[in-house]
Amino acid sequence: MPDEPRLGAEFALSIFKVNGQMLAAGEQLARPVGLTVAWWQVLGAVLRRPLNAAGIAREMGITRQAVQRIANRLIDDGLLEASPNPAHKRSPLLSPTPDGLAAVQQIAPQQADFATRLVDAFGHKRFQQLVDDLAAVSEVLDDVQP
Amino acid sequence: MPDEPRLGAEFALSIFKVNGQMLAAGEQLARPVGLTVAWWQVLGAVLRRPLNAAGIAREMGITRQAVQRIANRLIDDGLLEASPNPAHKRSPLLSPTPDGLAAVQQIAPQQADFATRLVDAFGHKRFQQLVDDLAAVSEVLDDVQP
DNA sequence: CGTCAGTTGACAACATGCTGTCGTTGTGTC
DNA sequence: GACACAACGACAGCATGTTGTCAACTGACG
Repeated sequence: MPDEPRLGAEFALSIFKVNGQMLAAGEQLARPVGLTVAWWQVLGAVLRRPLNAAGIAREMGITRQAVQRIANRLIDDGLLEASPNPAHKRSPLLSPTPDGLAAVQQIAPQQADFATRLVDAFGHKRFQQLVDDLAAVSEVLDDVQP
Repeated sequence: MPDEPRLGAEFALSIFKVNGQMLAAGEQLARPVGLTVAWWQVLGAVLRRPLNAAGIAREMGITRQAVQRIANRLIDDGLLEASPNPAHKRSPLLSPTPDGLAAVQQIAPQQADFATRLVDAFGHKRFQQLVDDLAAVSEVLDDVQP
């Protein structure tokens, strides 16, 4: 018996559930340093090199407007810094301030601890396989969209 | 080398991405019949038997207020029907109207088609394994929360 | 029968995402 | 160099989720 529809629905519900659990875990990690998950992600995107808002959005896979609002908020709160962008007069390059950097770095040990406990509890090899399969299904989804 | 933190972050990003893709796919399926993904999920929760708003929320794993607002909207739109709840004077039992039922049933063929294409493209056995692993990681997450 | 804790829906405030529209700024082409 | 088009940020409106507070209802316990 095929039963692909049931399997597909089960997959969707599993993804929604795990997504919620990972978001909740992220909140727990980010809250102590005064960040939300979204703020953390935006700050994390500019750790290696400055980006403008649209660039952060591309990296995060969400719209630039969503990033824009968070970035403006982070600048107001002194966690993100805007420096002139030689390539675009109205689109400043964003980078963390010392405060922003400190916040992200404060999370790292807890994140590492959580990840280690999760991966070890699940089994390192099996977890790696799961991550690979998720990446693969994501690619398939790009082609199979209804 | 362990590198669990990197693997954990990769997992989180994969989950977020696939979650977004599945939501987008759901939108595509639900839009033609005038539903959103959230409406579809609420209607789907009361297909088998009537529930009050708090019961739907428990089943969906979100807060009852979120369900409440959607349910009120669905009642206004004539897709959901409130019948007196013998067990609670102010908490009516909700069930789909004929219109609501029709909308959900109209989605089913497209959903089945999409699921079949997704599962077949990924490999039935491998997909089943992925769904099982997601359920397992979800259980692990319940214990490992930071 | 009265009290009290838990459940439920209503309402409000907020965070995060989306879309659409606008004016400004870069860029490639003729 | 001029012009059409793409990219970018600002702004507005909407959907969905959260939390917190409140009043009404239920049920159990004394």
